[in-house]
Amino acid sequence: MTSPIAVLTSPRRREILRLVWTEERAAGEIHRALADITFGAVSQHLKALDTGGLVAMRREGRRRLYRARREALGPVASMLESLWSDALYRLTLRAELEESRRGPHPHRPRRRARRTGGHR
Amino acid sequence: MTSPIAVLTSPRRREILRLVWTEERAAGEIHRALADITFGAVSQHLKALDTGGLVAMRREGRRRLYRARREALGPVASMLESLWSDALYRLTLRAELEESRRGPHPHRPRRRARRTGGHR
DNA sequence: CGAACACTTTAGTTTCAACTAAAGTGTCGT
DNA sequence: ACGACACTTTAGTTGAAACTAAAGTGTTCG
Repeated sequence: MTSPIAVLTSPRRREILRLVWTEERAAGEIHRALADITFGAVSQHLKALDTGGLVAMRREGRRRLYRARREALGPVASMLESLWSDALYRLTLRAELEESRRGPHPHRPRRRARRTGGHR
Repeated sequence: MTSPIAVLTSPRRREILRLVWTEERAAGEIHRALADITFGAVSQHLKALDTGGLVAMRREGRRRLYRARREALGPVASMLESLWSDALYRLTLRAELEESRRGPHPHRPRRRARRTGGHR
């Protein structure tokens, strides 16, 4: 996944992008805002967004602050803004997220077996 | 997959939408234009686009003619147009499609075992 | 130093979208 | 009525993305 549009394929990543659209936020803040996902998963999404050039990162002490690189998004930026400012779209986004939360979209296991193998 | 943006998630569907953007085309024409995909798969994509309200369909004899419902796309339409008119994006799209063609993205089996079960 | 914190990376699991092959549906021409 | 055509639907497979848990990295501060 390397092109901007491919990165925006995921509703979760669009939600994260939205969180850092106007304000810079730390990874932990983003995690708290999403609530039903592990820190690791958030970090992975942030990495994807960063690699795709959609966000910029800045270290500040032990925190890492992210912000959307709106300049770099061109027409995609205005599309996202239009969508976010549209009440209908807010419903849509909500629906998408509920799908990925409740209805097991990507991975939502009840229980997990203890890891078998060693690690790295 | 029910919202416009979710439907456009797939590069293949964006390619199809592009084919019917200015001209109405029959499912078969679209299939011929894509070449490395089965008719069934094309039909499935067309259904998704139709369900999402991105294309309109019209029967004409035994053919089914599809066209993009540009009016209904709002800001998404202008994004797509900008992207398609951008040479850089054309490379991007090509790359995405090659990924999904060669590098086995979604399903590209060398051989297939004969179906086991009955049908419907 | 070392513990707490903030975050990333790794290894492994699960689900689902995109696909194929084949059967099904409807229309036209003879 | 029937065969050819144009397309859709169904049933099943698979690769990869999204996830989790746990280990790893780096920074601050007592």
